[in-house]
Amino acid sequence: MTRYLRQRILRCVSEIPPGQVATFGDIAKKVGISDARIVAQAISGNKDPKIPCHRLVKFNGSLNTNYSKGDWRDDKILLEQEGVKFIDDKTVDLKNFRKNFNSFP
DNA sequence: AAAGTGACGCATT
DNA sequence: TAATGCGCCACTT
Repeated sequence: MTRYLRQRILRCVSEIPPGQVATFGDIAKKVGISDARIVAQAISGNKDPKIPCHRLVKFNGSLNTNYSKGDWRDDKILLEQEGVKFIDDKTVDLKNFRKNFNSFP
């Protein structure tokens, strides 16, 4: 299950449509786990460019220091290009751009 | 097998 | 409003 779990997480992340964001916790719940850190670990060190890790933000919408790219600025630029609005320099407008994750299947 | 670790979440101080 | 502390679960060594 372990590797599948990671694959599942990565898949969920890749399913986040452009212009929307999701929190680690959302993804976690979506795949049926209760710990956001698992999600963080799953995407950490991932070298698949198809995974839009920049659409993952913290629970409050703040960007994190992106360990893959450098820092949150890169993510901010990407997100802004996709249409996501920021309410703060490093905080996305979760209220309006958070993806609706229905309960996991 | 056990201990250490983390790109978090959340309540409380 | 910002900062601190604890919990949580699977992964890595």
